[in-house]
Amino acid sequence: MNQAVPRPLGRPRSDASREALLDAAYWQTIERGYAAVTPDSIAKAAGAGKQTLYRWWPGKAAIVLDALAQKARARIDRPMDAAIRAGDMLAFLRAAFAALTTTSPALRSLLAEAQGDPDILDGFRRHFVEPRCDGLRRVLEHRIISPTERDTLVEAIDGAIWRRMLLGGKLDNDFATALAALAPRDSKIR
Amino acid sequence: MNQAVPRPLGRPRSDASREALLDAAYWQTIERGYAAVTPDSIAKAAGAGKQTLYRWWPGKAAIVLDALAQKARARIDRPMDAAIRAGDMLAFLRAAFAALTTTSPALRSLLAEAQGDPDILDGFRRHFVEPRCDGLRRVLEHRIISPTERDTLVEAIDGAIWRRMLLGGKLDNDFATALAALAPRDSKIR
DNA sequence: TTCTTTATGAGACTTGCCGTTTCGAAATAA
DNA sequence: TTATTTCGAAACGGCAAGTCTCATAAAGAA
Repeated sequence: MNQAVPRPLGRPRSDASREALLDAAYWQTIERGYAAVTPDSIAKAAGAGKQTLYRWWPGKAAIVLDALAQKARARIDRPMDAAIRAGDMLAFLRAAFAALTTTSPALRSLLAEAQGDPDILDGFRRHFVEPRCDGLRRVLEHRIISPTERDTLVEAIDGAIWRRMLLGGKLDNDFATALAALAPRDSKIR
Repeated sequence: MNQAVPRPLGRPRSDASREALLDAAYWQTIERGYAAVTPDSIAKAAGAGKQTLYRWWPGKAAIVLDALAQKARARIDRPMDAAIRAGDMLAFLRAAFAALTTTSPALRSLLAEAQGDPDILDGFRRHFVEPRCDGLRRVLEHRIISPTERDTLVEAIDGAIWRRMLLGGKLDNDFATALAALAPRDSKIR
């Protein structure tokens, strides 16, 4: 086992460039918005060549998706974990909204872009949709509710959040409270 | 009163061309998808000049929005009205899903486009979001539920629908049933 | 009729971005 | 050293959005 992978011939690919590109993609997207970011501007800011960008990613949407996903993963989100363990829907939603304040505009544009590209849409679901849905499901874990009902409720709450992001509306405490009220009370109370 | 509006000088603008452009925009969007439609292709198909298109609408997104909205309004949707009067959520959702089967892909792309243009987003809300939400609200009118709770429920159900359209998932009878189950039962039953 | 005004259809033109290709230099293994 | 591959930089090609030009058509005014 553990067969040594023969290092391919020639100059090795630069991981430093890859990370510089990711970083530039992230900050430009956050600060100037997805539309204003171009592969050219990313490469320029990263001190890299455009060809290097296209060697690592198939296109602009892919690198921005990767950049946002990486930063989203780096975010610890302790409050969210705590809320999940406590089964506290309101706390979970508040933490989720807080995490969205910086990235929400970028996510909007990215989802828009994903509408025309199944691969991007897939990555988008994995990184920005499924995690929160998992969290919602786990928050609802100990409530009196059938699995299918719970899935529907998750889709409805998550859908309401995306709806406000895309169509307008604040992700504030009032909204969190209203959504939390959709879930059935805890088993002990009922 | 009824002061005669003085007709402006020169050749009058052609309403026939305007409608031909709207029609071409609609059919091309439905048949080939938003991305494949260009102002050029619309004008060509309408037998009109591109200049005429830009005289009536500020851009591609605007004319496609107008075209879809016009056809959506033309659709009578009797089943939806009947469901509203009966307060039958399941029937309403089924009718809504049926109405979406042809336009849903176009709406996806258009919403994507609207993310970068407040005017388009506004029109989108008025024509494609508010109507269904009004319907949902009226379906829930006679149920035991506070106005704010009802608004939240409407947002959740509508959000779940948009979520499936944008992120994937079928708008089928099972989904309609699941969503209908989110609403509280009729007052008589409770 | 004749003149003036404005819109029309057709198409050339400009701009801007995405992605590809080309180039010499650099980095690595043979 | 030599062969191979990536590197950064930049030129290039393609495509679509939106603007501009031009001869012509349709209306009112003279």
